[in-house]
Amino acid sequence: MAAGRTIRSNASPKPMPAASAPRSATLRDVAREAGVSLITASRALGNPGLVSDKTIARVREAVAATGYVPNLLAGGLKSRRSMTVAALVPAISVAQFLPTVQALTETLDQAGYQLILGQSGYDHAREEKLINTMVSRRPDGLVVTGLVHSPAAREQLRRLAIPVVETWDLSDRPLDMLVGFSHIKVGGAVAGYFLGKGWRRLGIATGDDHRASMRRDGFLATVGRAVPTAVVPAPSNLALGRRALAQLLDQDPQLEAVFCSSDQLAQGVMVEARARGLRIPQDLAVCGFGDADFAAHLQPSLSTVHVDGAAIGRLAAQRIIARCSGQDVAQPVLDVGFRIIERESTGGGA
Amino acid sequence: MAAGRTIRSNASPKPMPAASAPRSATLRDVAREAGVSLITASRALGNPGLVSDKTIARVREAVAATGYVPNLLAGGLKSRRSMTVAALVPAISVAQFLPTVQALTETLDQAGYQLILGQSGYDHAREEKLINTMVSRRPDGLVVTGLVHSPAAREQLRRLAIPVVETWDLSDRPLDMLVGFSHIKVGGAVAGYFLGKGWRRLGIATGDDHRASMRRDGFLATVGRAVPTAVVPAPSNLALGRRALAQLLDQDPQLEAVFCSSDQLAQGVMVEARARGLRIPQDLAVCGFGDADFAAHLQPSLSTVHVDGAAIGRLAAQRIIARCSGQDVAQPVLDVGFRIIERESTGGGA
DNA sequence: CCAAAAAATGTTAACGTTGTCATTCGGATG
DNA sequence: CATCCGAATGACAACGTTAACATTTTTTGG
Repeated sequence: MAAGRTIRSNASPKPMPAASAPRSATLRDVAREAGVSLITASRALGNPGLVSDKTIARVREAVAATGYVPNLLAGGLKSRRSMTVAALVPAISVAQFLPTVQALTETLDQAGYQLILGQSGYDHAREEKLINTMVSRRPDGLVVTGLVHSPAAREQLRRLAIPVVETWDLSDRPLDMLVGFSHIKVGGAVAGYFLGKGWRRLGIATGDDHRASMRRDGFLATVGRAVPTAVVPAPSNLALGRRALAQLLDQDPQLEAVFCSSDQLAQGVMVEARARGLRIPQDLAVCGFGDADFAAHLQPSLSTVHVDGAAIGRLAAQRIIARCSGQDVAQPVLDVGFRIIERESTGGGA
Repeated sequence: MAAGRTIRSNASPKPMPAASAPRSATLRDVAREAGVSLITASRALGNPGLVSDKTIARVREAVAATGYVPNLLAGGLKSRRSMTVAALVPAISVAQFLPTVQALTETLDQAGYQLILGQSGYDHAREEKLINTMVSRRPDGLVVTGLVHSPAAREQLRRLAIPVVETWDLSDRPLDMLVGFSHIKVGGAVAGYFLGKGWRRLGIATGDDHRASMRRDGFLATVGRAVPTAVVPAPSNLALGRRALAQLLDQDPQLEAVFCSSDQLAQGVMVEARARGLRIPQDLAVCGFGDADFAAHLQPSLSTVHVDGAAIGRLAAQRIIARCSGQDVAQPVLDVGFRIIERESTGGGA
């Protein structure tokens, strides 16, 4: 019969690539080339222990001859293992999380997993939607920055029963596994450090994200009273730091010490201080958060709170990998802690 | 009706996920729940134009009731569109490429694509292997940082016939599409700028990667003779910049101006210069590359070469998306150019 | 040298979705 | 009222791979 095929007229000068596309080689082609069955070819590549060396060699040759590239979509569909791990970060451009992402990528890569990165922004609604998008690619595990707050997302993840690691925060009731530290304790420790130095006129410059707010809360709890505060929209940066100090000095011109929610913010505070003729640390002490690589090299060098972001990534990846291999994770919740690095900006040595 | 809902007993404190795992809902479950055929459910979600509004509503309800999450592995396998784009960057932690990655992610996300990021390092062999790994996930497009040099990889990508965009470089013979600029011209422009300022005792601090070397070559070609050079391993950073200036001053203590292959390196050079009592720009002028966000805020502010990394990412993504939608790309090769930003470190105004 | 065990290979049936073609249905047309 | 048409829906067969079970071949031990 005359097929009702819609024939798209080929008037355009550029011939459509689809027409000539010689369907790329499949495992069936490899098997035929090697003179073995489909499944033997599959095993030769994915489970060589079950196949004789001679056959493996023949299959390898056939792979080279045909230019075969495995199709992980098909493999993942059948085996229910996509060899993929999803990670959610607020934003890729936030330098603070880069070591974590880097370590995640590397550790997972060594185990044959591919990291799939998603930007959740600092918005919970978006996070929920993003988790859905990610899950539809059937990752074997999920790493989130911060805690999963949305009850719907928590429930969905629990039902899916894939390993989840929450990071960069601490909780009594983690969703599954957790690698992080207490932001409240960070705030408290810095406040204690400032007070120990004899400073009483304190200030805070902070991004408006959840974790920075926790650090502020911890700070205030230890100080025991309200202090001048400048809140800037996350993600914070140098320019916002300059403006933040201006705001703080409006509130207290005699300010002695400022705790900033990022090193970028702290650098901005220092730049603004210098522009106003304030000496650091004599007139104003500054402490950042994150220990960015430039912090030690600023002049004066910047005191800050060091968190081992790479360790967080590495440990999170290891936990996912362990779970995927069917192992039990001995310590599902891990506090990696933090430490205050005293440098010149708070009167420390060089 | 008595729905066959699996009710998970909550008796055991730690319910083992594997045993009880009630296979997550598939489209078949949704179809049954909605009282329509499998394929109608599929269309209701993926091609609503073909389905009546009433049916769409019923399917939507069924999705909510069953907690259905589509399986993009299965969908991608059959439809040959994974809704995925792979991007290769030397390293995620290189700040220079962050705006590009950010823009790629966002532009692709808006079109429903997910970016899959791979770290190629600065090693060609690794790049070739990585391309293979990436391709096995059947991305609908590929964005690479720099040019694809390996002939094997070029051949493979050509055979696969997926849209490829090479970025951050320029070539007469691109693999497919390209969005970038000429590093040789950058080097030449900075050299011309230095010479125009009357400086004759020039130096170069550069990472040992391919693109930085091109900038050096362009610089030398314009200068017309060899100049003191410090080569540091990529990726460069502040600490390496300090060491680089030390090396350069060993070669020429009278050095007047230095071109650095990154702003991080330039910051290191400035820090080291100050530590040695050299004034910038009176004793030593410094120009970086990349226009990192801190460059304008350093004191003195850092002159640098600005490249619109976000535009590169956005344009690359648009090209991939266009090709995936079957459109022709009018301008497959695009030079986004660059510009020198004169600031205080080369004697410019604030 | 034979039975039993182990190693190697093969057959079949999914995995969950979408492309292709076929069918049904309601309404507009003459 | 028969006819045709488009809109809506459905049946079936793939996509490329691996799990589960089956069979053949080789090795081992008595």
